Amino acid sequence: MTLRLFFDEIRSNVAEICNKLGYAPTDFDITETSRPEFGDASCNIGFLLARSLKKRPFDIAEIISSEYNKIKGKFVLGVSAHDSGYLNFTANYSALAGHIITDSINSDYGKIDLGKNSKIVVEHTSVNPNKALHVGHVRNIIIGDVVSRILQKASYDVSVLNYVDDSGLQVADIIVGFKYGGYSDKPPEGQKFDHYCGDIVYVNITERYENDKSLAEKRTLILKELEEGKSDIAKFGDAITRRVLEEQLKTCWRLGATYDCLNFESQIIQSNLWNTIFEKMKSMNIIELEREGKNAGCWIIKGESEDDKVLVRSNGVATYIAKDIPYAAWKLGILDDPFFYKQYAIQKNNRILWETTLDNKDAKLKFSGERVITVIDSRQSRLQNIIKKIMNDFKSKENSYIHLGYESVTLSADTAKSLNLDTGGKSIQMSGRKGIYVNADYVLDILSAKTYEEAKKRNPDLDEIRLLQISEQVAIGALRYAMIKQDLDKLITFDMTESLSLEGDTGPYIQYAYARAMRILEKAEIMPKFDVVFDQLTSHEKELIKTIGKFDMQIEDAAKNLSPKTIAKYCYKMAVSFNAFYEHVKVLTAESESLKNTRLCLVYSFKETISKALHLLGIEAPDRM
RNA sequence: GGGCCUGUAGCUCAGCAUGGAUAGAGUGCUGGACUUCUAAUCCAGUGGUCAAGGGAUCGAAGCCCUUCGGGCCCGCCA
Repeated sequence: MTLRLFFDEIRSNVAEICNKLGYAPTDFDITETSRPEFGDASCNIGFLLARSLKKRPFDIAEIISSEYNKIKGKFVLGVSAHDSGYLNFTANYSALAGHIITDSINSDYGKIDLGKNSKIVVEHTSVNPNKALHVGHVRNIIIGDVVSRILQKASYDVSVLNYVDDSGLQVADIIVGFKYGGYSDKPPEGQKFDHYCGDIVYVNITERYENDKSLAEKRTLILKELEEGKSDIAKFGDAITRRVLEEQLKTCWRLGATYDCLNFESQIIQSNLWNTIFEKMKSMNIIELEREGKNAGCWIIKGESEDDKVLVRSNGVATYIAKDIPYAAWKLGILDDPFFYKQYAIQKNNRILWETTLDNKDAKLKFSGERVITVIDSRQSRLQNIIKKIMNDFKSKENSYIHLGYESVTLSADTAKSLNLDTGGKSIQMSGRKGIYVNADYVLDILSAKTYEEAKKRNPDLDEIRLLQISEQVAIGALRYAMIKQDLDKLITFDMTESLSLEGDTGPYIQYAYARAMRILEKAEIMPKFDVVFDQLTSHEKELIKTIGKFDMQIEDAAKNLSPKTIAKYCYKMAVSFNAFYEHVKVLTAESESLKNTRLCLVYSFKETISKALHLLGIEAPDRM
């Protein structure tokens, strides 16, 4: 068990005392203290009862404190009332530490049973397969990946989906480029195909539409063929998007993200799910046929506080948002599944990646869930809200469809300048179409190169392969952490120079703490013995134990609130606690063998826990760096 | 015009859901600590009318209202 033991014990004892004293039951909190001099936990019961008992919070705290001192309990060392009105508790670390330390070395330490093994779907990435991933996409991938890891740890049965919009306008653009724009479908030597499609073909063909109307007309025709899916153009489009997708996935995998299934939009269109959904919406009166006004003849969904939204045009053709509805319904398992599944790849972590097919010789599997989380940036909020409303009607349940939105990533003025854009000192929105972006692979390469130099300087004895491995891990740690540490509703202004910083509140800082711990364990040359009594602990050791003991509570918080940042903050807190311990408490040169063993237990427990926490962030920590 | 988000230290951000103790980090700047388990570290100092105003409360950075600043979205495009 964990620090929960301590909190739970206090909670039940305080409740019991209140009951004994005849106080009305209250919803009091047991929280961590705001400062160490107040002890380890505090209770606000004094404030809550002050009015009804007509007493000062302090007096109430004092009464409870004196009662509490009679029973004490296993994990509480001291209780006291503070002038402010709080009831404060000090933990009995020699009792707690043993539980926390021995538990922390179990492989499922931190696991909680929030999900009770229920099926949940997380969709993320879903980048149009006509370009390479840029840093904006990276935020989406990392948020989705981390959320799915957290949910898994919270005992949800998670399916991760990546939606491939292989029949949209953006794909049509590059097909125009290949078929009518004179671009070869072979990239120049040394350039990844996704980079070539995005950086050269897409950007240039979009620019050429301005002066070449016939080219722009071709695009409409090609879009139609892609949607119909039978022609040679459609087959060519399929081949191209699959080549781009393959390259995009390499970047995703490099970042440490993995998936369960790829869903192709073209197949959703061909499966005719739309008709089923359309009829269902009609019969449930979710949509209506507009008789008059600007939308006359269209099937619309009524806006509550916003304008009505057209789902089917007056010519009978469904709009863009309509394409998303069958997919959303499929994710929730509302429809009979028309798809079959075949293996696309086996990923690094041995997780099989499946893809949808319409070939009934392939396997039947299930990737839908009771709840669905769709990770898309908040510019899509309006459309996502419409889908959410429809899905909740279908399910007749709130919150079965969740749009996990986040603010986008913009480029700093300096970084924009490096792309030859003068923004007048302001940051700028990225745009694939206009070529305003920084590719993810590029950022990783630069970061990795810088880290390589650092690692080599510090570890002259390590060989080339090891150094490359370390620099790749640190580069990914730096980027992932930077994308996850702030709240989802904060805009990230990406600056190339700033992203190279490896100090302070960064991924590498945390990885470094792990490497330090590993070095101590390596040099100790013995496995610590865990059947020891943890007494005479210094404040740094207590702090470290306390932080280790909070892991499962942090996971609960993160899973309930779908807040990946919570785990990032926790990892940072762990590293800070360990670094303070490292600087102030000697392990290998401890005064006695038993003290050395006790401290080794702590170091071991730390490295076990931080690696599990970092794993939730998808960050690997090197043994040396 | 309507909708969503946001405003806390020079800069980047925690804290806000669930109000309560002297508002915290990182970075920057100033100084200090490597013959020591890796200084990608640690320690100290510096730095705040919590955008502004009002309200409810014993008590507000947090809740309610108003105003102001910033970002994004609002097509029978995708």
